[in-house]
Parts: sequence; structure tokens; C-alpha cells
Amino acid sequence: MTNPPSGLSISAVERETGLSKDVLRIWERRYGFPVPLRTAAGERLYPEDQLAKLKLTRHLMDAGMRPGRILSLTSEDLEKLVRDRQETAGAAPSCAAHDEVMELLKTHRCVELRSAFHHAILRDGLLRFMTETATPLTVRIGEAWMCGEIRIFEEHMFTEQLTAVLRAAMPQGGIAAMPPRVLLTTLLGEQHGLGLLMAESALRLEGAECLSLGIQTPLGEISAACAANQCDIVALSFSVNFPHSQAAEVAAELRAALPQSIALWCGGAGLARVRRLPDNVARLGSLLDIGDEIAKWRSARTGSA
Amino acid sequence: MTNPPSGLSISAVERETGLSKDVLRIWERRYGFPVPLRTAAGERLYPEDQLAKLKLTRHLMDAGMRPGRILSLTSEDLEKLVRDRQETAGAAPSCAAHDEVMELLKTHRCVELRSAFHHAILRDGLLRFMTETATPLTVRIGEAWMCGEIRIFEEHMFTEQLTAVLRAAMPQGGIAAMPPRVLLTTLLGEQHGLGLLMAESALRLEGAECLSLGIQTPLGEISAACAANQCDIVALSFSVNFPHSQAAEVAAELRAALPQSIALWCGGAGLARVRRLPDNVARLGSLLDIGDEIAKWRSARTGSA
DNA sequence: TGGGTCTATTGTCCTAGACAAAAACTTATT
DNA sequence: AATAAGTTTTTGTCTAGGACAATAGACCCA
Repeated sequence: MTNPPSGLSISAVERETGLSKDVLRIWERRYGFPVPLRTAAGERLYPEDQLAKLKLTRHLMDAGMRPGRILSLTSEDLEKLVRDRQETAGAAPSCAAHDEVMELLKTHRCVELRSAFHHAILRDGLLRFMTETATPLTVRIGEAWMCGEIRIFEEHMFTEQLTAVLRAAMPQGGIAAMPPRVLLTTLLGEQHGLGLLMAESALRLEGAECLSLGIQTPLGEISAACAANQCDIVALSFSVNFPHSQAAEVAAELRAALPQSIALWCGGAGLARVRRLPDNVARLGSLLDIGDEIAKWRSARTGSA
Repeated sequence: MTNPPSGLSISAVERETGLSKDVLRIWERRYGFPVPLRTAAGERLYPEDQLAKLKLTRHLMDAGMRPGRILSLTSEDLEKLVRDRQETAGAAPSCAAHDEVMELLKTHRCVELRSAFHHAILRDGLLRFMTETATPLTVRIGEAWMCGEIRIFEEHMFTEQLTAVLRAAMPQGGIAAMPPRVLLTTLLGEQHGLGLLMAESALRLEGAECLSLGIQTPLGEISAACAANQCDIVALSFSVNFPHSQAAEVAAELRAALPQSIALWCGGAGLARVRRLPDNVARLGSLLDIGDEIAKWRSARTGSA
């Protein structure tokens, strides 16, 4: 019955929370939290509850709070804070349609879940579905997961069904496609592909020609791919999990590597905390901005051509 | 004209090469390479040429070489090594249809690439497409990448197009689905979803009911999801990148966590180097085995029911 | 050939201190 | 009052070398 003392290694926690090993160690030293167990060899071993609290902390920091303030609070206080945010931030947090989806998810009715998505697309159109259903639901599920309201596998189910539906609904501009030609990808370290998929959909709806490289393309490869395919725009997607401290820096590096004639667009919830992007890098706050930006690009191109 | 001594920080190099800060520092200590410049404050500053050599090194290590061997070599020697691999590997059996796809890929004709896949599916059927086209091509591309014949972004393009086509061709057994109900996923650490997608296709072709959790599901979540959805079978996909030394061990752990009545199936190229799987864990050497296994499962179930 | 043990190699984790970078606060200036 | 420029506090990243965990290769034995 002596289980090997269960817990996660510091690497695992880094992976799960996005907090670097250095940060985890120095928080322990400075703020007295987390205080992991130790293996026989003296290595840190983080129990599940500390991991959960770290995730909550991370979430609140993404919302602009600072560690000194919140690391001394109890888990309950943190959850209260998260819920407060939920209420104040979302004027329409509990939309009936969203509740319904959450219910389907919690009762594991995958087929119905997919039908619900499909139905919503037909009813609202693809763009509205993405902005009014898919995006807020993704946020909500992230929060529900952090509060322990849903489990990881349920979040996986949600992502999988949504991905399947979005890919099935992807506008195919094979013949009608016109400039600009857009290269889509995420940077190394960014594992989430939903945002990318939605961006591609929105771009294709505008008739743009899209070329997705999927997730995690190294910097050098992005510029090479862009040159090889004669793309006009490089579009990057950042999820909330992307290390925000690096976002601006990497964008600047990529900007420097690309010819000035190529536009660089960045979008996704991961940019919320990034104050300033480098010059000549566009920030797309929402999928709705894509239409405007494409129109702007086209008129600029026509004007100069 | 005194540029701020140009170079990359250790974080930037970590990002670019995928080598952790710890590794970069200990290589410097042990092997005498890389030897970055220092800023006024004593922080490492890696010049471009060292970055390039690190990337080459990383590439050769992915191909199985070990750092002790190659870190003492000059950049020229490294490039020669890469070229050598290219030549020796060239003896691979080359099917004309595959050469054609490789050509499309190297000339970056994405739309044609997708059409070629689509055409092949219609011509051969989905199952034959997967076993005779998709799988061998994936292997070949992995090899081509190792020996520097194609670049990472080209491999990304290939994966993305193949994924899109496979998802579009996914048999939808909504109504006709019958037992068994299969839960599909990959373990934590396994990032590749192509094999999973193909397994799901093959299972659906047999009329099985599939529930995919996507990639990287933690162990505990797999058994929870299986219970919640009343699945009959758990199917895991292992790519060549999965640390094969761990495969058997993790399979045993999952086997122990699942009720004996639930079958556990493992498949994928990553199992080739795994000698023995635990008792009561099935190994599916190829997608073609899926039909047999499903038939076997159904007759066993009928017999006992 | 398959399976073990041993050994060399390689990567990760440890401590603790220094300082860089960013945010918050204070003060002076328009 | 708003803005700019300094100051302090807070936070994150980097440094060093040592210890040891994990892996791969070698070797031996059945």
C-alpha cells in the first residue's frame, strides 16, 4: 500500500502550468509557496492540489494580477477571485446555449455535442459561430477546468469535437481564392491548434488563399516557407498558454527575418497581456478584425499596383 | 559603428534549437562547445555561426548521433556528415507514385498535393490509401528530413495536407455505428496525431463507434474517460518519436488501471522497437490488423453474450 | 537470438547569489 | 491636471558547479 509518493516532477509542473523551473523554485524561496514534497533523492514532487493552485495563480496572473498579492491566499480565495472575474468580465457569462453545451460535455454525449456545433454553424453562420460560440466556450472551459469543474479528458473531448466540426466546415477556396496568400502557423512552444484553425476559416471566408503549417514551426522555417510559397502575409496564433514574456521578442525576431513587404499578423488570447508588439506587426484582437485587415491589405495593394 | 555585440541570449537559443539552457551550459563545460561571448553583465551571447552549428548538431542528434561524438567536430565536418547520410539513405525503394508526391512537396505545390491524396483515396479506397500511400510516405519523409533532403516546414506542409484530407474522408458512422466502442488517444509525450487519425478511420470503416480524445491524454484521464463513456476498447497510438523504453511500462500501468473486461490495443511505428508488451495488451502491427481484431472481439462478445 | 548486468555518457535537478527587467510609485515640469 | 523623468519595489532570468537520474552501448550468459 505504500504508493510511490504521488506527485509531479518540476518538469511536469513546468509543462502543465507554463511556469519555468526557475520561477517555481524562486517562488518557493520568496513566497513560501509552492512547498513540494521531496523524493528520497531530494527532488521536488508537487502534489495535485498544489498543481491546481498553481494553475489558478497562473490564470489570475494572465488577468494582470501579480504573484506577491495572490500567492499568500488560500485556494478558496483564489477560486473566489476567479469567479468574481468571471462575473465582472463577462456581461453575458451564462448564455443558455453555452450552458447546454457544458451539460452535454459533462454527461459525455459526444455525438450530440458535435450535432450541437453543426447546428449552430448552420444557424448562425461560420463566423458568428466562431466568435459567439466557439471562442467564449473555449474560455469558459478553460476556467471550468481550473476550478475543477470539469476534467482534462472532458476538455479533450470538447477540443476534439470542435476541431472535427471546424475542419469539416472549412471553406475550400480552391478556385475562387485570391490574394493575399497567407501563411498560418504557431511558434515553437505553442501547442494549441484551435485558434489557428479558426483564423484559417475566417481568412478563407474572406476569399484569401491559406497555407497552414500546423503548430510549432521553428522561426527560421517560417521565413523559409514564406519565401518558398510567395506568401503575402504571415499569421501567428497565440493561445493563453504561450509564454507571454517571449511573444513580443519572438515577433520582433520574425519581423526582422521577413522582408518588409511581407505583413506579419498576430492574434489570439495569448496576446492580451502583451503590451506592445514591434513596429510593423499587426495585432488582431478578434476574428472579426480579419475582414477589415484583409480589406485594408487589398486596397493598399490595389493603390500601389 | 559599435553595434551592441550581436548575438542571441541563452533563452533565444533555447527557443531556436530546442536545447534547454541546462544543456547549453553543460555542453560548454564538458565539451568546450558552444563558447558564447559574454555581455558586460556576464551573460552568454551566442553569435549566429554558433547557433547554426548548434542547429546542425541538433539535427544529427535527432538522427541518432550522440553529442560526445559530434561536438568536437568542425562545422565543415558536420555538414559532410549530413551529406553522407543523404547519400547512403538514397538507396531506399522508390515507388513512382511516392516520388511524385515528394516532388510536389519539394516544389511546394500544396493544392496539388492535396488533390493527389484525394485522388488516391478515390482510386484505392481509404484503407489501401492509408497503408500503401500515407504510411510509407510518412516514413519516407521522416528519413528525408533526417538526411537533410527536405526541410521542417515541408514536413509540416505534408502533415497538414494529409491531416486535412484524412479528416475530410473520415467515415461518419453516426447511425450505423455498432459495438465495440473504442476510445482513442495518445499518451503524454506523444505529439503526433496522424497515426491516431488513421486508426480512427480504420476502426470506423469496420463500423466501430469511435471516441477520440486527441493527443496527449494523461494516464489517469484515459481510464476515467473510458469509464465515463462505457468504452469497450482503449486504443493507443505510438509514433517513432515516443521514447520506446517507456512504452511497455506505461502500457502496463494503464492495463492495471483499466478493468480486465476492457481491451487495450496498441499500435504505431513506435512499437517496432518494443520487445514485449504486457499480458492482455494487444499489439496491432498495421492498420490491416484492425479488421481482424474487431472481428475477433465481436465473435468473442457474441459467444459470451 | 533474447535477456540480463555493468559502465559510460548524457541530461536534469539541486543550491544560492547577482542582477536585469518591468511595474509601481514619487517628484518635477509643462 | 497631465506628462515626463527619476526612484523604489517587485519579479524573473541568469550565473556557478556539484550531484545524481536516466539512457545508451557494451558485454556476457543462457
